Amino acid sequence: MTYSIAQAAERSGLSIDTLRYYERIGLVDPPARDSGGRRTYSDDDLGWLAFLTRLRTTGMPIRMMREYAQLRHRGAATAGRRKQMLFEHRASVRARIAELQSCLEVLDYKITHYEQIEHTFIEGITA
Amino acid sequence: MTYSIAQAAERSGLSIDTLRYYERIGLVDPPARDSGGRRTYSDDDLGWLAFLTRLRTTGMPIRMMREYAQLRHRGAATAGRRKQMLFEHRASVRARIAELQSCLEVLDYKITHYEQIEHTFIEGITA
DNA sequence: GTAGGAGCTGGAGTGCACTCCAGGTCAACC
DNA sequence: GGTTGACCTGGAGTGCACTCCAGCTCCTAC
Repeated sequence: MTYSIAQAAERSGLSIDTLRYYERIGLVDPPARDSGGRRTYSDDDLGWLAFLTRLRTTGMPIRMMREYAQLRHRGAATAGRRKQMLFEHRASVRARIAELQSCLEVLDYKITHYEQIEHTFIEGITA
Repeated sequence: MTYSIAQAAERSGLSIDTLRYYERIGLVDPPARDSGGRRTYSDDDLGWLAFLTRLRTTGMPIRMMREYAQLRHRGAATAGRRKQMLFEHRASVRARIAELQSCLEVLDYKITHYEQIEHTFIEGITA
């Protein structure tokens, strides 16, 4: 099964421009081309794009994704290095989640605080 | 208690340049000045900065923080609007956490996958 | 055979959030 | 009274990750 760039964009959630941009900067291998010179993405290509978007969602910078892509390109010998990268990245994602959760507590507190103000305000009116 | 810009930077975790930048764009009110024209931050100023950095950490864009700052400036009458903003923002932070957690699962899976490759590799060598 | 639509290229432009700089002031210490 | 160091201003520059554009080529459908 192959996909046009528009289909690849739709399935990956990236824009057509972003797909070409990722190719330019070496994040994805140049896909095959049809007889007219148009890109045809394979299922493998889409799988890689799906993984990339996960890394992106978790805040991995492009230069690190590129490093990962280059290691991947060099084959099984680099599996250890890649695993190490994911391992470290996972730790940073966990830290990020913890950070967000701690901020959530502050938000909860603030929102509660506003509710108290509202109650006071209403009491002030009805009193 | 008042603080120089360097002290405010240290306590807020923002850079001196960022403090001045935030002031320029209306995120923070211009602090008091000493006799020499230097900024002197109050505890209240630092409290607001601490809250701002929470909002920033949770990914609130500056234009939204500015909107919040402007509402805050207009006093108690805008408390409802502000609470609503925080409420919506909290929802987006929760969604973001959920998104990260779902990506974590993918990372876990990938890392496990690499561990399997390593085991296979070792077996391949020792076999 | 031509009009329309998808895709192509190289390169320029955008938005965000800072970050840096030159050239100056001011207070304090030696 | 001169040097040092912190701070001041307005404005320019940076890095990231796209996003847009002009001008072109193909294929398809009428």
